[in-house]
Amino acid sequence: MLVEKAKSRDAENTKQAILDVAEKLFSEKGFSGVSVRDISEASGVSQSLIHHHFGSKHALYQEVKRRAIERFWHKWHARTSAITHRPNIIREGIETFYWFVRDNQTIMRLSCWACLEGDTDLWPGEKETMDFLAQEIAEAQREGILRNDIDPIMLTILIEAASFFWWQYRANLVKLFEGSGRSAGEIDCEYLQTITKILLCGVLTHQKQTSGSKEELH
Amino acid sequence: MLVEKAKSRDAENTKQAILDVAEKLFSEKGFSGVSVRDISEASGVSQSLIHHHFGSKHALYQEVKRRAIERFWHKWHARTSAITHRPNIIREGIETFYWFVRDNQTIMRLSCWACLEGDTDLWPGEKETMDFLAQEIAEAQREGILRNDIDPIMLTILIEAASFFWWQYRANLVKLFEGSGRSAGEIDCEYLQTITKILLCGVLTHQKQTSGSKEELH
DNA sequence: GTCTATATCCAGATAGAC
DNA sequence: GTCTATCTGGATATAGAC
Repeated sequence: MLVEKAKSRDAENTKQAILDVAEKLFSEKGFSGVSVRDISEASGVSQSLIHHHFGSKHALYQEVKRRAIERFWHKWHARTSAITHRPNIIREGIETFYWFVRDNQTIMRLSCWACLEGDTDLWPGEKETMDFLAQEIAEAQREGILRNDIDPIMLTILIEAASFFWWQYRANLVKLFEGSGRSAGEIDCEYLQTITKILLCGVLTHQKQTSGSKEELH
Repeated sequence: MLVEKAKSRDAENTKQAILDVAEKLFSEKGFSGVSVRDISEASGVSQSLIHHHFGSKHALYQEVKRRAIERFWHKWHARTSAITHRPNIIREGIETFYWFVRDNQTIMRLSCWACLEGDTDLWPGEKETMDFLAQEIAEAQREGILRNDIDPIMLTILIEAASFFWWQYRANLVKLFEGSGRSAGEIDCEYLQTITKILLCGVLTHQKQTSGSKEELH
């Protein structure tokens, strides 16, 4: 049998190399900010080979996003499996989500670009990611640990919002604490503690709350 | 004296027309997604005149952002002046911010693109916008209405996060409620009610909280 | 102050050799 | 499967007439 020249005539390898580089660049500069030439030069693969494998720049972009979401979902699933259960599900959910977002900036940025670009139809793993927390919350409500006049999905969104927003605008936000002598890392932790405290207990003083209350506030 | 040909030889008018069109397009597609030719065609002003007035595409972009932030700050200042004061500052602050973000999508998108593009040095009015709410919160803490173990700026960031995130990802988020028979507008209102409830009172049942408590949670 | 014409470069995509 | 060479259009920016 013939031995392959072993140069790099490995289509799958080449495709993955292209995808890795494309993911990095698209995440940094968005779709319009990156040219196929950029990807070609950064990956050492010729332009035409990129077109050969993916058809067009747009199709490559879609594949980058698809793959990233898939990886995200797998990582999230693995991480959340380790969460111990009630009664601390909320605290752990917030912490897990918060650090997970920090550790997955690439896909967070991809998702943000995609949102601005009007891409709303994708995210096969997005719903599942949300549902995992939402189901745990619903269970905690049934057990009476959490007030049951709150939609679990709404609460999940708020947790996601608190984490996403911080890491998205972190460079700007830490500037608001200039002069306080705290490092950015310390502020990260303090923000997490604060949102946990507020989500769990609220901000009002003298708050007396009954389980499953249905009274309107004020 | 000579009468101007009145054609459109009004530099200031022309510049504003260019800025208006550029703001709309940059907000929709981001810096790299818009060409000077696009702006030229949409505004009816020749490409070279755009360069004449602003020097470069990048300088035009900067001016668009500068002007938008300035307008945002003036509008926010006008709107918040109407806020009645304690004890409902948090509730009103959240509602004001929430609807304000909805009504200013253009600048929200500009700010989001700018963030992704790594633009962190601008935003002359941003700090002031935050500080307004933070100062009211601090005052409410002094009056004993709000627990005083929370940094006012942190709370302001969380309020901002809850609003920004919703309007930023709204098209995706409403899909999570498909099948519930609620319209998008109803979900908008319900989300606002939910975050208000949570921020004010927290999510735990059986919560007994003392004013200015310094106990650690769990 | 505003235009037309154009220079120069780079984009995405394809042809065809190996 | 991968490359070099190239097509065609569009990008930013400038020159110079009016």
